[in-house]
Amino acid sequence: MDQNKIPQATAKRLPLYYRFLNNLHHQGKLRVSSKELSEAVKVDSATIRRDFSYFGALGKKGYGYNVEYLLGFFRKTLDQDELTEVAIIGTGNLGTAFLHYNFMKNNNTKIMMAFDANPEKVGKDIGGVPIYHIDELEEKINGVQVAILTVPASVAEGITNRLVDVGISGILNFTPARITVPDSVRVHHIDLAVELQALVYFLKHYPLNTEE
Amino acid sequence: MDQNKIPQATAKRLPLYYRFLNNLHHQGKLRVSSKELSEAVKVDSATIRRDFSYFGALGKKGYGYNVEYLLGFFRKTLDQDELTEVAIIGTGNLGTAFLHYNFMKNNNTKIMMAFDANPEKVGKDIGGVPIYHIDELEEKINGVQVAILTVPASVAEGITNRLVDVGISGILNFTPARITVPDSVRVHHIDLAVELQALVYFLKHYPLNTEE
DNA sequence: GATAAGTCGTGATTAAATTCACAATTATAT
DNA sequence: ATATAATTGTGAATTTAATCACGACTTATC
Repeated sequence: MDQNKIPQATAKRLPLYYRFLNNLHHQGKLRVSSKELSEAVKVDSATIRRDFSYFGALGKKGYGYNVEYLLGFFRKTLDQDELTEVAIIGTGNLGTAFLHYNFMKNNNTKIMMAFDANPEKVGKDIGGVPIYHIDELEEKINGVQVAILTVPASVAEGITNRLVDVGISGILNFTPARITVPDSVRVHHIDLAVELQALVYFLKHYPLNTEE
Repeated sequence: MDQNKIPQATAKRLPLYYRFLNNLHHQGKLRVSSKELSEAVKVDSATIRRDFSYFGALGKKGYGYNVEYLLGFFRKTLDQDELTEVAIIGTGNLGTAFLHYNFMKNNNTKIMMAFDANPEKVGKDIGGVPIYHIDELEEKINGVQVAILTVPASVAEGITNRLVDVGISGILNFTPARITVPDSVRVHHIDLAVELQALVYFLKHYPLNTEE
């Protein structure tokens, strides 16, 4: 709650580290070096050491990092034990993909409910998550802190306003609309079309080594 | 093909600018200032001016930017007229979401085909895109430059190797696996679980203004 | 033990991106 | 015409992130 000194770039990599440490732990590995981890997560080893160092001296010189210790440390740091409740708004293919994704494996987040405007979907549940009608948003969403917005762009702004009014803390916005929220709400945009176009642009303008 | 001087951060924002300029054009707007655009795309206005300036002096002082001119310029710059062929690997919910997304509206990319291991899906088509069996990958994928990888993590590495062998240029990887490719292939990772966890981490550790 | 090999943590450096701030120019109003 | 307001383009400053490079320490080997 106080670690405001951790760079944002580092914070974004933490969940990635956490997942790979989990993998290593399941594989029975006891120790890992920044070099090994670097190859697995595709992040420079000096960057990994720097990232870890913001949390203190977690490793041992000449040895590396103890997987179990590091994992336990990150579990605490990423608040793995404190649950964040999530709602999916819009159960099209993208929303449904989230519902099937088993987030609880590595995460401190739980998808509690989903909303949709289609009466045929309402009342059913997907992967154990109940689907309510979007009209019931205000009534049902109590306690949810994060919304994953997977609705058509045309209704994104209206639903965002309702989420804000109901006191949501964060929104993961998958719609192409750039939604407007008060400063008290954090929004991360993931724009699939932009990601694809950006990749294409890089391919055309930033040639890579062609010898293998 | 030669504009290697454009910062990567700028390149990533270009598709976003392009889409919003398109919106403005459809709304009949003739001019736009960096300030207006800033509010729409949520990027600082000085950053927008700086981004545009890499392409020369596109605006007029005291006036702003001519929407039609700017749009035409970006169309050329983003190679809107030169088509990049795309394949979807894995037609689960996420892959299907892409198939339904009408990329052709703003884009220079076309989804030509999809692959899946499930015989029930093979032979059908979704949104006009044919679905082939994954065993036919090598035979069918000719001419495709970009693959969108939406398969289970367990098969990600194997399929990646086949894509590399077949000469793919870019991969948009939605699996949690950090795939390994030769330097000649560009990979962008979009890791949905990491995005969600990072948002949660920011909410807990980087408090926002709570007064509205 | 003594020596060699491995690895961290970090000061210093470099690179990349953002933001400030203002002269120059254009548009608009009177 | 003239004055006022708007807005760009960019040099300079700042901020943020990545990388280099090495001393200090640990482990493994003989």
